[in-house]
Amino acid sequence: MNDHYDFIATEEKWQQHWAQAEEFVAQEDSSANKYYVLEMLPYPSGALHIGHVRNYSLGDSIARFKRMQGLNVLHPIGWDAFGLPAENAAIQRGIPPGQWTLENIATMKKQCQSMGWAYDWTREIATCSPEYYRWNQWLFVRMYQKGLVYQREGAVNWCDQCKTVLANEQVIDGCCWRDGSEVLEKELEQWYFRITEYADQLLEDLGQLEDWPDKVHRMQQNWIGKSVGCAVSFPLDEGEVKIDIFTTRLDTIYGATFLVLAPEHQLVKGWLDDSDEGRQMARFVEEMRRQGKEVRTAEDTEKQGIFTGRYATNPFDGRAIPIWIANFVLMSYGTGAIMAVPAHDQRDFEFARKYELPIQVVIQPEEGSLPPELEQAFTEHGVLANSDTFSGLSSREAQEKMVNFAQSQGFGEKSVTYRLRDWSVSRQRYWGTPIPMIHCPKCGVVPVPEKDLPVVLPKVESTRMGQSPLANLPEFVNVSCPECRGEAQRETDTMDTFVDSSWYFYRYTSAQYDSAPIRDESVRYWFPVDIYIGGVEHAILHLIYMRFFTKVMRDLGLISFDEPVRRLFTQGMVLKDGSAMSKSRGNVVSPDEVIQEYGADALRLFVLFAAPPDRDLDWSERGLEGCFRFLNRLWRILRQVQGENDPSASGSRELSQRGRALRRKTHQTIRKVTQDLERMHQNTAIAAIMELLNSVYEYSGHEEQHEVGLLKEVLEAIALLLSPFAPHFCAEMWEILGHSESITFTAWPTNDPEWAREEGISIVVQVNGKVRSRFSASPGISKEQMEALALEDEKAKGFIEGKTIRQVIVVPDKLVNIVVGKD
RNA sequence: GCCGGAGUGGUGGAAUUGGCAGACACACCAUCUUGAGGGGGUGGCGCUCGUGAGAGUGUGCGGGUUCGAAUCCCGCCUCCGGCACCA
Repeated sequence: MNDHYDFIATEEKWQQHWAQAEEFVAQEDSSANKYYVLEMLPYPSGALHIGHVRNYSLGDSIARFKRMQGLNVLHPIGWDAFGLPAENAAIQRGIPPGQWTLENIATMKKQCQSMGWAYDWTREIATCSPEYYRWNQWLFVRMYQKGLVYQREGAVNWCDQCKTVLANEQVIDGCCWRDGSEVLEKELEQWYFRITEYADQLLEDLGQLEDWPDKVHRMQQNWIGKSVGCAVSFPLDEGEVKIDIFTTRLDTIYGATFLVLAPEHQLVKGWLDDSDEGRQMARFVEEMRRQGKEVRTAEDTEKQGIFTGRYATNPFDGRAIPIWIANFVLMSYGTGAIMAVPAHDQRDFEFARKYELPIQVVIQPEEGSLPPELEQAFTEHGVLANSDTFSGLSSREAQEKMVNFAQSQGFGEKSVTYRLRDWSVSRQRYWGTPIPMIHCPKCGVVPVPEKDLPVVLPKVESTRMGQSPLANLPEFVNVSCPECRGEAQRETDTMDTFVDSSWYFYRYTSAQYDSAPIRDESVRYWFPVDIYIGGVEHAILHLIYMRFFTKVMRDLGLISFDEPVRRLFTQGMVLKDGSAMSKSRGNVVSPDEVIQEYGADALRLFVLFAAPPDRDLDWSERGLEGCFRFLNRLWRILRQVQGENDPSASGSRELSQRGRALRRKTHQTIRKVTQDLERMHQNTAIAAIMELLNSVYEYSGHEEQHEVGLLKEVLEAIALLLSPFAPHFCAEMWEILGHSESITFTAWPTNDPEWAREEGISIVVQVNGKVRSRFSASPGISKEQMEALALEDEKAKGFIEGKTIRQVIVVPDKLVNIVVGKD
């Protein structure tokens, strides 16, 4: 008899078995209910880290669980294979990015297999393959034709480390999301996706996402940043020109004592002439530009401005007010121009004080009135004053009436502004999807015809930093215009890799389909994704892009629903010694080494057991050992039971007292593990199985004559319940217990409510809310009986004696609380 | 500034609905097994007082609601996250 569990041989054995039997290959089957488990696809950086292990072990536990429950499970994986690290590695090591990427994929695929994750490898995708990115290009062209893609010159986020442009979502606290270096502002011509067109839908449809964490809802709401107000035009004194502003406080417009433009405002450019004022303004604008976005937008940055020498008219009262330029007005929000109401806006107030501009109170609080000399702006709603016919109205009423008035007079209307900006998608880098556009001197921008897709990324000798290598390949760049056949040039920018990951989960449903990005029936069958698991760091990157793409694909007629993911689960990070694992900190744990020493099952158990999945997890070698010991403990009892013969092997015999208790515990555990898996509490599910094993040991330690039939029954339940977490071990265990069919498709155990119910329950006796005693009773005991038994209880009596019983609270099957007076 | 989350033993964490606080595990202690190491078995383990039975106390702090609060309400403290000169 083999006393030691040989995890190395066992894990290899079952991994081979699973691969050969193709147990995880999913087939569409209209007679079966489907379940689509998705995890965020990894970037092939070189090796799996423990964060991946946690993410994919979580998903795997659900995939295996659902499969055993009889659902037709789709559990795919792929590689987010384009991106900058491949280029950097290529430069450092002198190997092509493609080679580096494919080698990494091979390594990491092996690691995935050695973890025993139940993936359908027939659907594997790599976004860097032409068969995949061809459809990026196809979608890009379709979006262009629908007016959802456009090219514009303007201020962009530039990362000088990465030598490329970044989308707003990729700038975190003014720094690059990838390398943390400071992001600069540059003027460049760029391709954009019109995500702002979908701002309202992206906000509205959050309502459909009931099973997404509130946190992600709020993050997306904040990011979209909808704000409702009005647009008002202020005519300039000179000429026909008007300045459009956006305000959420139209009720304060009689207090507007000046206008402020952003230094980058279009009008300002025309004013920077050779006059003294013009030159002064030019100097100021230049200075503000040099200040940089980070400094400019910091709240404590000193407000700086300059008078333009020009005036505009407040359309409500006809008064002329001066126009200023100042650093605190941003071109990237609203119209890049504001009406300044110093009495009722703190920023305007500070600015007015500094430059001695008038402060005009037009809102008084509901009760009392503001002092004549304000110390700070009064920013609350209130009652209007000094506002012509609107005086005396509440802010709310006034806003309604004033916008109607503005509308009737034609100088204003209701308006909505979003913080969300269009998604900048072109990148000045090599290792990405070529943008399928051609620049023709005659025809302008012409998309590559569908029949010519994919535009294959050509091989290059080197991808030296600071250059767009595609621009140096004449054979790539020079093409004939698809429309006029004249000489033309290809676009040399590539797409943001977030485009690749915005729709990959659709591709899994028909990964080899080659006449469209997706096959209709397959998407119909598998969608929506039932659960999507990944890190919360993607809450406003990938998770907003993916929702946007779904809506675009719907509007292109490819799919017919609004949201792709029913339930989102965001798992916590894996920390070591209190901080995130990173190469620079040198606290990285390698899954390979752990697998070598403890096996994949112990590792899987540990990452699922040590913390609730949605919280951060602290890596602990000791904790890992504990999980390893648990498996060995289970192995020993399994071997022991195998070696025993039941002297009275027959199911008809009555179980002993302890035997009944063990079977009861088993049914309770089945119930608990099932519930805990549904609610993503893998940690307590595993704890419950550990408890059950403890009960088995307790039973076998006490009972001289083991009911071997019962023990086998319990061990079978453990094998099934534990198999989503430790699949190799359980597959082996299942075989040892005499089953020839695979545990993968064995039905998930169900609990018998009769058995799951407690036989004798313990009733707590409280006196004044404090636990004083307990007695046992059978479930369903009447309230009267409970009360009587509690009052008879010897220990309780000691606390009641000599006191008046005021009240007795009885909670059926649980407790009796006797409330007594002081004496 | 706005919005949100968290705070429970020496440690990670349990406690689906207001009803036995500390499940499960780690660490530690005792003890058995072993030549030793390792491994394993059994028992103990919030804090204070007590030889003991037991008593008191206890879920960041201060109040409140309730027969009963880790859980609900109000006010604070600390840490973490999102947005932020956003008009």
